Amino acid sequence: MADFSELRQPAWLVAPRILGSELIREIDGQQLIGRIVETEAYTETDAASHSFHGRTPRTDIMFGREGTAYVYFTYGMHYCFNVVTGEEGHGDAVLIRALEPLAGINLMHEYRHNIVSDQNLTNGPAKLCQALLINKELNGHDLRQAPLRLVIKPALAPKAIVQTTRIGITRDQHRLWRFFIKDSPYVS
DNA sequence: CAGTCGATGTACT
DNA sequence: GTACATCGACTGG
Repeated sequence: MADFSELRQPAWLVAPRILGSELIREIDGQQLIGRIVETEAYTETDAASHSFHGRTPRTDIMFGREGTAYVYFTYGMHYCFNVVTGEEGHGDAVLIRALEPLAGINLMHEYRHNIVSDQNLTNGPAKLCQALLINKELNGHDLRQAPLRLVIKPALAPKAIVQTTRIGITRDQHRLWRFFIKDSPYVS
């Protein structure tokens, strides 16, 4: 059983912690693997977070058990994937914004309709969902199990991590809750 | 290059 | 109605 105890803390601590960890998607016996290179933290006291307005049918998953997937649909056509963190009852999640493709790259290209280069395959929250076939069916999925697993790797050195403001939000812009691996060519 | 903008489901005012 | 944790096509320089 995977040890997800480190996810049982606030999103802003987990977000930098899971940089370098791997996401494994299994489809028809094939594995698509990506290394997490960019994340953002969201929590319930944060006006930019879906959980800010409390527990609703949509955000219920965010308040649930750590290590489950929160997948939401946005802009009429895109999905975004988050890892739920924190104690149960806390609306915390980490948005996965970019991956470095490690395995199953040919399939990722296929799911992305062969329109982009390796660099643009998974460097954005909606792009990586397309590449790994992540959609609302995986909302609430336990990331300890197939067909979508999170494999937590040792923490990276702080000096390898860059911290900035989050992308695409208009509220609570002062928080420095976007984290990415310095020098990675695969960040968004 | 950079800047603008259409697509289009869902939650919320 | 309006905004939205986005992307990619299109424009002009």
